[in-house]
Parts: sequence; structure tokens; C-alpha cells
Amino acid sequence: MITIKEIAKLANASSSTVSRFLNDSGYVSDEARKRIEKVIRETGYIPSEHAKSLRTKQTKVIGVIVPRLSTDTSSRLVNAINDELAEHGYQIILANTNLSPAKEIENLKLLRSRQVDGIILLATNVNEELIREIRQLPIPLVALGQEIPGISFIVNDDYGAAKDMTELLITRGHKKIAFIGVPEQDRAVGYFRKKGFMDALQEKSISICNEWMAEANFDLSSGYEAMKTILQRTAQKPTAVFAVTDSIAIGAMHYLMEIECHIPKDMAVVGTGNSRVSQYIKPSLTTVDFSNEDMGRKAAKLLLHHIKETNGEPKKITMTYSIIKRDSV
Amino acid sequence: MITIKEIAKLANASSSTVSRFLNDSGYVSDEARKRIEKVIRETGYIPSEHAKSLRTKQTKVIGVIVPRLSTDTSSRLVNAINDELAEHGYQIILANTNLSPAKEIENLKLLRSRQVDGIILLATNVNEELIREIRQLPIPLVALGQEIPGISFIVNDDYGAAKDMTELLITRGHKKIAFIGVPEQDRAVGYFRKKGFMDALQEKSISICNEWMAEANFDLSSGYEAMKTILQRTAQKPTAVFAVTDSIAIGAMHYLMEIECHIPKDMAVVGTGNSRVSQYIKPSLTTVDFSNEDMGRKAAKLLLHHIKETNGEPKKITMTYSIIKRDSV
DNA sequence: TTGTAAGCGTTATCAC
DNA sequence: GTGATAACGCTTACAA
Repeated sequence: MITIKEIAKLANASSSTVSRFLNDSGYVSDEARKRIEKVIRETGYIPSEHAKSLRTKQTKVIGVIVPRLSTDTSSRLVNAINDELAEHGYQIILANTNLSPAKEIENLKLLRSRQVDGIILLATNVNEELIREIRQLPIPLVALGQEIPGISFIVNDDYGAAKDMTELLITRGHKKIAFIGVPEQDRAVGYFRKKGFMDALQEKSISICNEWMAEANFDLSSGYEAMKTILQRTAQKPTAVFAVTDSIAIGAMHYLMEIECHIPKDMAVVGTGNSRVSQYIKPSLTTVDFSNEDMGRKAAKLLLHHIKETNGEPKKITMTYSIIKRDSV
Repeated sequence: MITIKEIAKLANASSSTVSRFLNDSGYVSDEARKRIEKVIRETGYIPSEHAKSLRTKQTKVIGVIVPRLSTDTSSRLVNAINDELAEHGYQIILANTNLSPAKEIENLKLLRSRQVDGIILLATNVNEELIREIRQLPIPLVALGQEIPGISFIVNDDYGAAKDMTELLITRGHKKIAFIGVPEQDRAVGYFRKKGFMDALQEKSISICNEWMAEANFDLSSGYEAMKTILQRTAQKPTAVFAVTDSIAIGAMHYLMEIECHIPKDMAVVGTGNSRVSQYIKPSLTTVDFSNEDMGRKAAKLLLHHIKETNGEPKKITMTYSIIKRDSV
């Protein structure tokens, strides 16, 4: 590898002069400038970022931790984060937890060892150990999707969205509404969306039937099973179903179609998240859009802010959402 | 930041001993081992990868260049690449070109400056300059999706898949088949898929009607427009349409539905790529699956191989595909 | 079995 | 304006 020293020698200058030239710091005479420029062009010299970071303690790299990359939400977020960061000369180093909480912590360490300037964590399960690790992190971190006390985070208005969506269903005349959720460990999706749903019913004095409540994981097939469970165990069928994710909703729709239950005539279905599929399925799915694109860019900006102002107070941002009305209701 | 020297001091050892302990290289007495272990645990010491790479010339980081992250293909590939590399202790640094050829080259330089151990390039437009840049890269690179002479690449059997799919259409009795392609600069998708289509027709002595050929870009809406163009300019309507990507196919379907042309009765539609949506739309789309997952893992393995055997000959791998028969035919 | 010291490629300080 | 030189945190001969 060609180094700054060799460039210096070839250009008849010292490495300090070359460095000054490269970083636009301090004086370099026009003549020296020309010579150095020429040598660099001819040799195709590329400075080593490692040596640079070792000195400057700055890497211009941001770590991004995601549960899985191959979901709509993750890929949209990462894309947006990357776009925004690239504009500021930063790059992304990816860490995938494959949904394992242990790996979340491991990745935190890994990224730290790479001296990333900051971390964006797309959180799923927030546990004590994770919070402890984050707290003692010497670099800024922004969490996405889940509230983490004491640190900056950006979340969706899961509660509001679920409540609004449920109210939409009620407005359309539904009183018997089923619910397919996920475990409440996932505060955002499991707890808040459920709470929004329940509160909406409560406020309208509509009773909640336990037989109509089921729990799925994030898979399409689990949505299918949950819908099946609900319909098989109850005599009195609901007329609508609220699913906390689009995948679950689509799974549920598959079961409904299988038993020839017409959507939305016999059963209205709503999802959450506005996945790319949701608009192409038949009937197209009524869902809520969380503008991941916007969230990603905001996360990047917030992180950059924290990198500049190391003493900045933690910020809490709640994103807005919009209900997308389609044909499944 | 706490350094190896401080650990050494606290553990009453020298930094070399600590280093030996850390890397399991050379002798460390049990006693020293215990002391060091304790200090590291207590201090939460994490070695600096930068200093390490500066010395060892190894970063355990792989650069991955993608055109866009938010497409099915990219996100699946990156996910698979990441999984495979993570198993070998490597991490990924992402570079997004946002479809700009200039950025492809720029990113190559950027990654080089980060001294990545290797690069995986999800190529779209292969031009002279890009090839030149790649050739003079001092680190191994594996290209995905496009053939690049002289370097290792993994491609889909675009030609075979298109031909097979067209033959399927012919087998089903279609003789008037329309085609929606993309510009041929994209050799894989634009040129080879078109060639496969044409050759299949030629072999069965089926005439190709220019009025039924249209060009789209990769957007859904361009598929819609292309379908419209074809049907509006021809008196004699085709009975089937081959689209070189699923997005284009879905766009075409949207137009067909709009004019109440029944799929597949009035018009059969096939796509390419097996996007996630393709199975959920109605009617579900007949398409070809390229097993991106497998391709990603293979790419990672191949790159790792080149990193080990720097003198390895360039390898050319062609992936197999499978036709997914669904309801749109 | 352990420690010393040189060196990786930069930048920053300071003297010229 | 420029150039020695030390330092960043680590590994690795080599000496002890």
C-alpha cells in the first residue's frame, strides 16, 4: 500500500505538508500543492482511514443494528438512514441481530470496538441488560421503535394509531371486533397497539370479548393460525379484525379466503405498517402508514446532532402516522 | 478510552502479554491470565479495531455496494451475505449507489480507504471505467448479477429463465405473446432476458411482433404504461405478456384490470424475480425464483475464498432458477 | 513465560 | 510556508 510518506517523497515535500494539503488545514504553497496533486493523481493514493481514525478518534462511520434486514420496515429505515448520513460524509456499518436479544448486546460491543462515531438501534426487546449496556456507551446512540428511558429515541405513535384505526372500524358500524396482537414484551407493537385498541372500545362502551383476542408472532402464518383459532373457538363471530402488523393481517386474510368469508362484507380486516404488499393484495389492505422514510432520516439527523453536541439532552420524538383507507374495510 | 497499556499496568503485566492473552497467541501463565481477565472484566476494556487493523492489515470488514437497499432483491441478498459473513466473524459496511454509476466508483474508493478485506458489488450498469477501477483494486471483489470479464461473478441464468418461461407460455397454447423489457445496458435483465424470450419464440417458429414489444424502466408505473402502449397501438391483441421483472408485471396487471381484461382468461401475465408481493396479489403471479438467499451466501463464501487464496483464479458461477407457477397464467 | 521496542499510516505540535 | 517528531493503540520479533 502506498502511504503518505511515499507521496511526500515523490512530491519533494514532507508528510506534514501532504497532510495539510489533503485536509485543507494550514498553509501549502501553490507550487507544493501542484506537485502533490500530481503525484496523488498518478499514484492513485488513497489515505488509510484506520490510521486517520487512530489519530483523530473520528471514524465517520455509524453503526446500525437491525433485527432483520429483510423486512419492509428495516430496509426502508436503513435506506433512509444511509441516504441522510451519506450526505454528511458518513457510512454505515450494519449489524444484524436476527431477532436475538443476546446479539443486540454483542453487536453493541462489536461496533464499539470499531470505534463508530454513533449507533442507531432498531430495538425490539428492551431489557435491563441492554439498557445498562447502552447507558455506559461512550458514544451517542439513538433508538428507533421503542422507548428507552434516559436516551434519545424516536418512536411511532403506536397507541394513537391503533386507537384511531379501531375508531375507524367503530365508525363503520363494527361492534364485534377481533384483535390479533403479539407478545407485550414488545412494548411498541405488543403493548401500546393493544392498549390503543382496548381504549378505543372502552371509550365507546363496546365490550371486549376475550375469545376474540389472539396472539401471533410476526409471521404471516401465525396470523393465519390466530384467525383460525378465533373463528373456531367462538360461536358469535366478530365482524372485523384488527391486526397489529400487515403480515398478520395478510395471514388472517388468507384464512378468511380459505373458508370463503368475504372481505370486507363478512369480515373487515385492518393491518398496521403499510407494507409494500398491502396495496397490491386483493382486497387492498386498510392500514396505517408510519412513514419509515421520515423516521430514518430523523434518526440520522438526531444522531448527528448528538455527535456534534456531546452534552445534548436526550430527545424523545414521536412520529405521526396516517391511516390509509383501502378496500379491506 | 482505555488502552491495552493501562490494562497491562493494572494487571501487572506488559502489553504484549495482554495482547497474547487477547489473541490466544503465545504463552501466558495461568496466573497472569487470571489477573488480566479480571482487569478486563472490571474495566470493560474493548480493544481498538483500528489500531489492530493498522498493524495487521486485516479489518474483518467487507464492503457491500448495492444500487438501492429498499428492493426485495437487494435486501434479501444483503441479508444473506451478512448472515454468512457474520458466521465467519466479518461485518458489513454498506454503500448505496442510489442507481448512480458515478457513485459506484466513488464507493469503491471509499471502501478502499476503509481498508475493507473485500467487496461485494451488486452491479447494474457495467461500464468501462467501472471495470478499470475494479481491475486495479488491491483487494478481492465479487460481482453479483452481471458478468464482468476477468473477475469473479455470480449471475442468474437470465437467459435460461426467460426462455423457459416463454416456453411455458407457448406450451399453454399462447402464440401471441407481448414482451415488456428494460434497456439493454442492463445486460442481465435488459439483454439476456430479452434474448431468452426471442430465442424461445424463434425455436418454435412463432413470429415476433414489434408492436407487442415495449420498454419500461424498473418501476411499477412504467409497467402500467408499457402495457397500455402495447394494447393501444395494436389492433391484434396478444394473449399473454412476459415482463422482465415482477414490478413491471404487476404494473401491467393494474392496467389490465383497469380495462377489465381478465387475467389469465383474456391475458396471461408472467413476471420474473419472485418478489414477496408476487404471491399475495390476485391473481397470484407466475414468476421465476432466482433464490437470492442462496446467491448471497455463495457470494460471501466466494469472497472469503478469495481473501484466503489471493492468487485464486476468477470464478464464474451461474445460479439455477425455478419457475413458480401460479394463477396469472 | 514475559517484557522491550519497533512499526503500522496518519495528524498535530512546534521549531525553523 | 515547511518539516521533524511524537503520538494514537495495537501486534510481533526478539531478547531476557
